[in-house]
Amino acid sequence: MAETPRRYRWLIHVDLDQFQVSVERLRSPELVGVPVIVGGNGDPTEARKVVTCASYEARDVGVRAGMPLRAAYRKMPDAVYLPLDVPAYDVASADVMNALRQFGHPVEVWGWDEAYMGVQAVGGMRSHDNADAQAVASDASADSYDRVTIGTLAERIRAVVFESTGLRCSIGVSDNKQRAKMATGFAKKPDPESAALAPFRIERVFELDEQNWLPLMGDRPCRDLWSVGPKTAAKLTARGVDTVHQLIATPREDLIETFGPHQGNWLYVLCRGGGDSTITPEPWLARSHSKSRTYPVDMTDLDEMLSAARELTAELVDQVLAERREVFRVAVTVRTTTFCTRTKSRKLPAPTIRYDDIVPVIDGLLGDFEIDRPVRLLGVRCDLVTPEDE
DNA sequence: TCTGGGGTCCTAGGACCC
DNA sequence: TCTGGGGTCCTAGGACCC
Repeated sequence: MAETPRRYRWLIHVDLDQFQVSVERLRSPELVGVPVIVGGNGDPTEARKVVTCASYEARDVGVRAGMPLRAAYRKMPDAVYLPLDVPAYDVASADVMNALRQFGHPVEVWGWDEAYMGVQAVGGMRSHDNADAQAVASDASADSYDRVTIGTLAERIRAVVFESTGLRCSIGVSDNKQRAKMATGFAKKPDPESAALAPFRIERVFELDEQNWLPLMGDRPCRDLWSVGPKTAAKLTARGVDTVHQLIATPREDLIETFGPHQGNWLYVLCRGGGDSTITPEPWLARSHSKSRTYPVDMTDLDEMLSAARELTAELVDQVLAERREVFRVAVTVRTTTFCTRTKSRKLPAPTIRYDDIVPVIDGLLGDFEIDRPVRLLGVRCDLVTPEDE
């Protein structure tokens, strides 16, 4: 039933600029040009809430996504603070994705504000595979693009997205998703060095390829590679590997020894500019859903925690029910004031979507914790049956 | 100013079975 | 009865991303 993902010569990464802020400005044009910070309930004095999106004016003074709202407020007391409006972002995001799909190339959605477009399918074309051949024939990506025309396409994508939604985006182009995503970074922050090595000069569009990869990335820290996080970067640094150049100079066997076969090989490919070139256009089927909450006041009473967990469970069951999915495993997460975070999970005797089947298991899991400190966060997760599981 | 919420994927170890 | 090895299921936890 699920199509096999297809590989593409060109991967175009579309990344909306300051997404939530831009959506707010569409309906409140007076916010254009003034610093805007979206997060929590829009009350910047509220504890335990963080910035979801800061406008560029706010970023200029150091406000970042993920920063506590109160910290942002100290830096920028006169910014406009707005609450999250999830339904509005859902609608705006869907509009953007529809605009992208009008180009006739397959689109893979990555969250609210990002998507990849695959252009010019390569390989995997087997003449005896009728369905495959048809997919290509009806796909505009059967066209051939070069470095110049792909830039023009990217420019048109930006224009069409803006005309149909009023939202600005930046675009990275490469031959795989990871490198295209990194190219978007250069599109958003042009500098003389990258401009000199740009294959074309188009506003907020950049291409990374085998020509400019090393000159632009070689001296950068490994952390700048997509999927290299703080832990992996620290592990590399501990072994004397700080830059992409140094990572390239590290033998594959050494990487496998340190990081295991999977991540070791992945790092070997990634630092050379390699990555994943496939696009899966079908809508994503979630493997799990979860609800978690950090409470304004810590909890110490088990009964209080039980009723809080049941509340989360009820919300979650509603969501899973609305999507007509089934749950095969549930999990409970507890985070204490010391930020110690633990999860316990249990497979259900049989897949279900009944609240009454799930709640006793949630209660049991929560009861299994040895809670010795006040609890700041509770979370409930449902793992969902997917068609592959039958 | 103490550190949100929603996800995915991988690995490791124990239990159990053949 | 003892021993070894392989496969699979289950849970815990780590790491990363937006």
